[in-house]
Amino acid sequence: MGQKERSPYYLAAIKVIKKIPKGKVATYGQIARLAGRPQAVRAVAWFLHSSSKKEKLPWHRVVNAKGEISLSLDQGYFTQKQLLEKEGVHFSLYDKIDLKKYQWSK
DNA sequence: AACCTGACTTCGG
DNA sequence: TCCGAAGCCAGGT
Repeated sequence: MGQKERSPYYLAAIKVIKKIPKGKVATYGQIARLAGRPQAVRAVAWFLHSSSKKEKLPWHRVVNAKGEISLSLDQGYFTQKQLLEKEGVHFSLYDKIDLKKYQWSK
């Protein structure tokens, strides 16, 4: 019984993130919308940051609205880029992802 | 209990 | 088209 209670929104967001298929990416706004709270993008970012490890989330498949990696260079930037390239996601110059091509459409 | 921060998005100038 | 500011949510201090 040591389980900590989590909000329905947390659970919904996690569930959505886990559904992102390999080789595709989703934006924070997209996840927030699918989870039922379109304006809670910052919460989604927090969930991802705090629980990606224990929930075993495909965190690297989440990028910002511009199709860029949101991490700074001294954080997981390269790790995320490598993971995505390994799944076949192509980065253009300036490390941008073509969302029209790679964004997950439900 | 109040204030701050964060792996963001959107709108206005 | 680019940049600054506001808005929103949850957890940490």
